Amino acid sequence: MSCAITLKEKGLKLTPQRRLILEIIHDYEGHLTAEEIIAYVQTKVPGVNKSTIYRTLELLERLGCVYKSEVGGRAIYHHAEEGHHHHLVCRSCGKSIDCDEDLFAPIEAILEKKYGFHTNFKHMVVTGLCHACRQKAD
Amino acid sequence: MSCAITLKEKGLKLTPQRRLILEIIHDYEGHLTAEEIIAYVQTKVPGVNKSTIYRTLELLERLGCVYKSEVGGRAIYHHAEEGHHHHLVCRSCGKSIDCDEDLFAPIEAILEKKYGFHTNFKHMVVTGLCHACRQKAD
DNA sequence: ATCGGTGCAAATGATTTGCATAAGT
DNA sequence: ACTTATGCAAATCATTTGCACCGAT
Repeated sequence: MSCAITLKEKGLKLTPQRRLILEIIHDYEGHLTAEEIIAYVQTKVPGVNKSTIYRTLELLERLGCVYKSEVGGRAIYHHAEEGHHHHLVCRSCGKSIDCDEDLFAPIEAILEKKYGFHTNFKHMVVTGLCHACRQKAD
Repeated sequence: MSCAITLKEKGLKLTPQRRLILEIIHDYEGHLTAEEIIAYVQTKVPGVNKSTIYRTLELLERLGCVYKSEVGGRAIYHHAEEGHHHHLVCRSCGKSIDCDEDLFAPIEAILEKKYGFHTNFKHMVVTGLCHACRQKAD
């Protein structure tokens, strides 16, 4: 993991706790809430404290190792690897569909050109209704 | 205001508190945090309680009179009138630029066609850097 | 010896909820 | 009378912070 190197460079330590948190985020294809990460870490190494996890998540975000987004007032985390994508989350069944990372590229360009506003849409979380739930809803 | 009618239809009351809250959101061009709404209401009618305001905001959202979004874990509110737009919020100076309401329409279409996912982007809040702050940042 | 990291408990801060009272129909 | 609204205070709940101790360099 490149994050391990990044940590060393800054004189920071790759402790077992940090490794575990990195692993989870790294391995998980979707996005995770802090709560889910906490729960998972606890099952693996029961002693780990919430504060440590929050602090680690904040650190990893600052280092650019993970992306933090927010849905419904909660923070969610996602690894910052290549091959990115966005998430379409169905507000009815909760299912998450991955979608193309270039989806918002045209919008970024327009915002830049027309409004002089610089942004990049990474790991967006879009809520809506998936096909199946749309049918049911009639 | 059409909201007043909507309230009546449902057997709900247009109390002074509610009128005040509606007025603020209606008159304000940008988006407001709950905190800002509370502060403003308090200056006008000091007795009004936070809970009332939160409850009213929730009600108005449910009725479709206001839109609720979120930025940085905080809820923000915006009236649901015609002539909509999105907000480009600079994370450096905090300035908010309005932008074209059709901006995300192509994306909606793509999501629908390609992923069978139904959504509509209303009153999006996009964070990034405005032109001025971008220059400063070098 | 020093600095970074952790656990613990307490603090924060926005939002919510239960309950008793008040007001509108 | 009946239902909706409000104020108040207490409860929640995710996240943050202060502090003392631990461990690696």
